[in-house]
Amino acid sequence: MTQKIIKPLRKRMSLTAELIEQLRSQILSGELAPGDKLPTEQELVNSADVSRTVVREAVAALKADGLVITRQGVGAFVAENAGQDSFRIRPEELATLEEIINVLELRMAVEIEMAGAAAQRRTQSHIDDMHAALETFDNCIAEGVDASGADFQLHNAIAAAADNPQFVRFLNFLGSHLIPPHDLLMKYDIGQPGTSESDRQASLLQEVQLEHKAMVQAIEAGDPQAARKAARRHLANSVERHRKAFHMRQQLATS
Amino acid sequence: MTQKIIKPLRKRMSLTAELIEQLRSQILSGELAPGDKLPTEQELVNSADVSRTVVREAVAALKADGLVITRQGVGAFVAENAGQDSFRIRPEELATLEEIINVLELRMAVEIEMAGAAAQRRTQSHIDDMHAALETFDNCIAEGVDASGADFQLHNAIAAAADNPQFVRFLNFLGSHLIPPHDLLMKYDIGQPGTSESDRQASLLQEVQLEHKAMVQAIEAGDPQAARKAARRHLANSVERHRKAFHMRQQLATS
DNA sequence: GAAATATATCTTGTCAGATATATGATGACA
DNA sequence: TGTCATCATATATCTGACAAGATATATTTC
Repeated sequence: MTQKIIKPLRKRMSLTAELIEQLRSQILSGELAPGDKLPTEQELVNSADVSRTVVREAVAALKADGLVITRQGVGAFVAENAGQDSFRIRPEELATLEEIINVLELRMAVEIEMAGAAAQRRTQSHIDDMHAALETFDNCIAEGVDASGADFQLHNAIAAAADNPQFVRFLNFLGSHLIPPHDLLMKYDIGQPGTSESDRQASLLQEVQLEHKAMVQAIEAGDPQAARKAARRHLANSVERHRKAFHMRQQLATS
Repeated sequence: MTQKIIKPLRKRMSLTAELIEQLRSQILSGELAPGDKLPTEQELVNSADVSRTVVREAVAALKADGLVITRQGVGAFVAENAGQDSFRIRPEELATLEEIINVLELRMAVEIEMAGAAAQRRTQSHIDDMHAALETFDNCIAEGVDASGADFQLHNAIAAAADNPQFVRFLNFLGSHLIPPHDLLMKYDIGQPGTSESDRQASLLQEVQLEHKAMVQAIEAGDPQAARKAARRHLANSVERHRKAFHMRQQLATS
């Protein structure tokens, strides 16, 4: 079962990608400050020992990223607000647990405030949706099937009640970069009914569901402060689950 | 004073930029769905009537944007999570007050949580920085000069204490898209000493400073809950100032 | 006939050389 | 001194070619 782990095998990036990476890091590190002139295409061709095509594609990519601007006949320059044009998280920036938790804190901040806003703006229709999601979650626990769908459903109902599309957009963005801890925890536990592992998992879900109900109750009552408090507790536990999942994954990778 | 406004004057974009624009809109509109294969370079060359250089640079830009991926010998494809790779706010999305407030709420969420984190993680050095910023702010009020620099200084000290670079990155990103209300309010009021306007402005700054001191006090005391509460009050007022500034700008624009 | 192998062909990746165009500096000239 | 033509330089674009990966097709081999 100790399957041979293939070595890192950093598959050779394309020349263009390599050049992009070099230039980007020089810009982000401040080695090339905003306003500085990049080497001319010819100089880059010589120093990187690649063709002009590669250089031009790399510069075009950085230009699309908003990191540099070019002026015909003059040269290429580091943009004044380099990198502030868009907020992005690169997968390679999520290598350590600390980095992941930093992003989770960001998500937590927004989710908490979203719960508060939902408490102030929810309509009856939103509340109905939340209750439906809670019920689905309950059923999933009882039947021992994956409940992440119901979790998502509840999340969406709250997001809709908050009535701020920027919240939704940002959380969707973050969500696409974070591995939901459910995926890791549930995959290995569900499907073994009767085992103590499965029982433990069920009770954990029960706990999660209690957190959910506290949130919905506060939102329904129109109490933003209580909603934020409930959301904070729920999310703090979620971070904890992420932490465990990360360690689990590390163990699997090194065993 | 009604300076002649120059007409749009659509400066001719580069061929590459035009091609990027076309492809991007086709992707974002869903005309080219995730997983779809883009036309081959040769087809693009023919249909757009440009050289392969232009096509390759355009594709390289989209690749950098995370909208497409290419596989040598196979083709270029629309990325699965096209557009979810980065979070960006286009200036044209901040036209109405409602849209601005949505973004401000996002910022508020992060700033509040950042204040809470700062209360948990601050060191003496951070506290010293905050006090220095407060003092500078006091001096600015006394001398009647622009205090936005001191405001920024305090903000940075808190951000540093929170010890989460993602907070800083995200707030910097948002900050570059939002016009600080100080700029609008102070510009027109400062510099007219003795007037009632100036007096009112000074008392407003005094109020702001009181909010600042409450935040720093809570952070210094290591009380996250109090820090968040103080930050919330401060930021809620800040949103209010934004609201006023927006109306002021609208008035100026239509007068 | 089926499987393994070789080939053809299509696509992207890279290279080299050339022309076109925008910009800034230089120097002639009034 | 100020204006303008000229020139050098750098990016923008075009063209043609070859390399390398991927896939379909033909060929060989058993």
